[in-house]
Amino acid sequence: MPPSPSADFGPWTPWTTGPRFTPRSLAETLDGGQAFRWRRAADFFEGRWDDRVVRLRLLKDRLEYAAPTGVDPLPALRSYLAAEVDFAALTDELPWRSDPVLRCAIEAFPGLRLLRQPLGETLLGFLCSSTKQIVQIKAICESLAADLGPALPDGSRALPGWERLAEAGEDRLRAAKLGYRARHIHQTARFLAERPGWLDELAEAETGPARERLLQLPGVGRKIADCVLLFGLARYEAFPIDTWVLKLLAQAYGLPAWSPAQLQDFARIHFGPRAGLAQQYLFAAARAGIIRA
DNA sequence: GCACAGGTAGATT
DNA sequence: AATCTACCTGTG
Repeated sequence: MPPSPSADFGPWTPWTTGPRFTPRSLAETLDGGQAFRWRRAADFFEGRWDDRVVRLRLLKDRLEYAAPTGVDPLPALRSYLAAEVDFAALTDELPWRSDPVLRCAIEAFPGLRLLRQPLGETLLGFLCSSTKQIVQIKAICESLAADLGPALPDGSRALPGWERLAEAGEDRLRAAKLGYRARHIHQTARFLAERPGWLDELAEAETGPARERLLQLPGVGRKIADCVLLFGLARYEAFPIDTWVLKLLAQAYGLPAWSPAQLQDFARIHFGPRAGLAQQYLFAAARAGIIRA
């Protein structure tokens, strides 16, 4: 966890037109595994992305935000929370009427959203994620920021950019608790450092080609590619299949022994063009033990 | 001590 | 194309 340095934060500001959450769906959205740099304080969440430090809390089911003095975080916050996207409407387009498992998951997390995070940070976070628990991934991100990241207004540090990661040797990355992931990140950092604009071009590509390009990166397979597409590029058709979703599809949906490729087809056909949103509800419900997986 | 964790890549069958 | 296996390390 980041030490919460002595920062002067501005006053809490109500965001009256902001997204609606329940305590549970806010926690799940910010700290449920889409992003890895939120921490829970007594009665608020504190998160970091790009050069931002933002606090969020729920007061009578309305969102309030605060930021270091003199900073207006609202434009960045709107983008990060994809505030213009009507997730309730997208959720209603999912096949919950005919799918009791999905319906149960949706009812458990009303207000759940898909974040729109900076692309590079999303890639970095999920390159750290393989066979790690969320708390561990968060610890790795903190370690990377502490060792290599630029300072933020409150005295904490941002995640390092790819140029900085490319400069740092693989051994230095291993020191950040990365284990074998250090090699992947080192190689990906060098790949990206040699190709300025590569990530920007990726953002312009259609989802299929964008996925193919992500798969070129060392350490990026189908699951991580889909996480980057879903949480970094708002490609809601992307359906990451991790161990939770794999078990859930096998058990709750009665699809044991289906291959990942077959399950991808099932998800696309059954859940449709917003399959990634369904995945997030199901992932949340499975982890919470609401759906047996 | 040992299995397991939001996987991927390379080898083997 | 489906099935192993190594890869690091913290956690229970």
